[in-house]
Amino acid sequence: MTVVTRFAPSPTGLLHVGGVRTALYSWLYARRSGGRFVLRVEDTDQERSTDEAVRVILDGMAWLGLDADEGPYYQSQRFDRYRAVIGEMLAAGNAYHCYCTKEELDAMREEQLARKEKPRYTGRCRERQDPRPGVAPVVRFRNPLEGAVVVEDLIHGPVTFQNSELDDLIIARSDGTPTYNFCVVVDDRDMGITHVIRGDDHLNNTPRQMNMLRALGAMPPVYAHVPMILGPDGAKLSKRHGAVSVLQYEEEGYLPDALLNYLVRLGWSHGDQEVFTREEMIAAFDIRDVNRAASAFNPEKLLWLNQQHMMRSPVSALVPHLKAQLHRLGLRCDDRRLLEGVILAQRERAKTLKEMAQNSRFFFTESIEIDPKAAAKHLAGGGLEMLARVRDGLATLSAWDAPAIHRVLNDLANDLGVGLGKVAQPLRVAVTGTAVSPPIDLTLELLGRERSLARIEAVIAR
RNA sequence: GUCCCCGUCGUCUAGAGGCCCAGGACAUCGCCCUUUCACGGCGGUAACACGGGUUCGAAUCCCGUCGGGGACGCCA
Repeated sequence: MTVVTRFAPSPTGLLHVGGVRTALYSWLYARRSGGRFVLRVEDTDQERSTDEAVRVILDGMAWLGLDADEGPYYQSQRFDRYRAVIGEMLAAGNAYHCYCTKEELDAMREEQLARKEKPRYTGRCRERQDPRPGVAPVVRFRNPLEGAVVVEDLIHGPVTFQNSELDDLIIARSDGTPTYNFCVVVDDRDMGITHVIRGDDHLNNTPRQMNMLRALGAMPPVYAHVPMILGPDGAKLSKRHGAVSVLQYEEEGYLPDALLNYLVRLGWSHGDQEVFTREEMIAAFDIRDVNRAASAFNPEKLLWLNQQHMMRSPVSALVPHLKAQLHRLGLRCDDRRLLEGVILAQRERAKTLKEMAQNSRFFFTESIEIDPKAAAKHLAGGGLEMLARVRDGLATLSAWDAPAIHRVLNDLANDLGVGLGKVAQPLRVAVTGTAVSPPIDLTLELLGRERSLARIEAVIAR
């Protein structure tokens, strides 16, 4: 049997890391088993669904590279199908019209709550034969009264629900539109979904969905309910933490593979391995190994992983990312050799591509500013004199490359009987404007002879 | 309130009765490397929620307590 998984977000909010992780797990499971991955947009609530949210989801999935084999399907375009199935269920007696008004339902709920009972529909229209004039009815599913439903969850193991705990849920509103739990059931069956991997919060919906599937004569799929993701403080994920659109991670300079790597390890592990390529994830992932407990989002580890991925990535793959980040800073560069050189020099000193771009400004602009603190520390008290000697030495160089530059600086330090730092720091401040940069010989090489010497002169002359 | 889920270092996790006075990773602290900053290397601090069982032996099995979360909608 071919495995078919799906990711079924509702476009009512942002695509955040929690959603991304369930999408990732579904995607991995399909890829791992050579199955298909379906994308389905659950937009039955016309009130709250927006085109903007749909776009964010699609863009986010594209950025992450979680490609779907089918879809996106839109539930809003399948209303005819839902209506037809509701008709079938009504005809078969698996569903019935309910004429209770919202007011009556609310009153019922309050009474039950007051009696400290679980609020649920009493089923009073279950056997009703005649319509109630003036009330547009909803359609309810006739849930079995007795027995139990056992969800054989891949992550949680068997979970038992008594049918007596379940009530007759509404599958069609009084305006005729179908509701979530019902659409999921019809779609999962129509689309041949074999494995439903979704958030923990849906575990309670599962027995109802299984009952409906069975009423429809279908075999329920296999379920796997993954735990939710908490904020860094252990509280529910909110705007304050990572409940932002995944696209924001792109802006912040994260690599999609790093985010995916972080998320796959949240609630899952494979020996002591921390860094995974996409291929390694696919090869090692098994939904059965996913943890049952919720886990907290840790931005610091994400940062670390991002750097690990930057350091392991082919340099050429990073070029477009760096260019994009430079563009955000109002800088542009099309010199591929320079860009690659900067990446090579900077990636072990930056956690994100954004940080890399910020730290590399001086490579891409002529208007460098000298940091006053760095100047005070390295250009005062003999710093300028040292700089003049450095300039004299460098000016004689015919071949402008790191080894040659290093030789000049090294010889100077030896002649003067000082550490290399004494020579390098004033120079570093002069050409980069700060006290921190990649190795000075490399920095000078990348900057080029003209620019390096000009910056040194400018500092001496100021 | 009722039902369901969950509970190992600050965080992510390993652990499926003896290999565990609990291993790895991030963070943190110290040392080393070093022209700055990093990267890297070495080492340290740090956890089985609690209480009862079962067993020769429990982080691992059972029961309870406490704590956290979810569901209970003509939302998804």
